[in-house]
Amino acid sequence: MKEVEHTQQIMIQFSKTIEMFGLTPLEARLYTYLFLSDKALTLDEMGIAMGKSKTAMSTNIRSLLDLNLVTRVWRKGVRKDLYEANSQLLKSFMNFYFKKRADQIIQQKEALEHMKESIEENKTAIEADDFGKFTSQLESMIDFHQELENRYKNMG
Amino acid sequence: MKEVEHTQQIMIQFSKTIEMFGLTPLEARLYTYLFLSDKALTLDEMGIAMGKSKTAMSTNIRSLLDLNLVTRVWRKGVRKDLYEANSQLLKSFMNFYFKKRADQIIQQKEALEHMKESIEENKTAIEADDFGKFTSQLESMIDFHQELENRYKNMG
DNA sequence: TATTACGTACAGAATAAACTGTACGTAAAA
DNA sequence: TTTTACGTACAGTTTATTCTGTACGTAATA
Repeated sequence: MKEVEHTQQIMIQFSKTIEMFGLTPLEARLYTYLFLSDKALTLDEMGIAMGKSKTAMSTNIRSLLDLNLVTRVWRKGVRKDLYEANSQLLKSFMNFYFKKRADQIIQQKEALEHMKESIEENKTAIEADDFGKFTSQLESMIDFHQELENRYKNMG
Repeated sequence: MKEVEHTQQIMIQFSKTIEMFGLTPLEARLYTYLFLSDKALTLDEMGIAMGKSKTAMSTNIRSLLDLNLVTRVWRKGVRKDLYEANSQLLKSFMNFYFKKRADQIIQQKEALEHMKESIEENKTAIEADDFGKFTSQLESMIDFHQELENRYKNMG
């Protein structure tokens, strides 16, 4: 197996992993390519490597920047923008993925808890039995969120 | 707030959570609706509730069945297929999501480890320095997979 | 200051995903 | 056996996403 083939295989495999975290295929390939590269790259270089337009590079790099997976780099005498992948993989993905998920879970748990309270306030106005099963399902949902929250918090 | 509005709110919130696990919006709404319902439902009933065609229900229910989130139920004298949501939320999602992810991570870790070995075998044939940075990135990737694997295993 | 080169906004084209309605095989009911 | 009702395969349509090329504002160079 030649070096190029190795690189291609690594690109494919690692991109697959990264897609698991909600990146689009191109974002994933791009990030992987930057991560493997030992130097910061320009939009044009990436475009050639990915076989995509410069515009596509621009928008995809912006996504990666927003997720803090990529950093813009300055180098003396170079006019073009240069980008490199953040090297601390675990830390980066913790921040953009797991923390974000934990937050979202908490937020939704709170929304459901709020619903539960609101329902209990109005309880007297309605046949109690109609709500038996219903509120029990709501409680299951809240429990579920709580357990997810615990688990995501443990990931950090 | 009326009961119907409560139900709608819960549907919306819980569906959002479930979409986080890679279900499409319709799959998520459908699952939530089944979970809230106290009885098993037919394709027609779901179609009306979701405002979608029966065909759409059929394909989406099949997805949920494949993920073991939903069970087909038999009831005496009822000709139509009946479906209900599996009630143990955490268990269901562990099985279809976290376990599956852990497996995928392991698989990709192994692919990368295999690459690393293959590269080391051919090492002598190539300038050693060219590979310095490159293999170090590969090692980071493998470490990353290992840490993810540990974390996902801890979730169970 | 004038010119060149850069990144990106934007409109439209290509591609992919979701959804519908018809049509058909199959099993229950008559 | 004949008829009816069910779920789904499939083709085509609608909707959403991704991608490209042009055009423009802006900043570096001369």
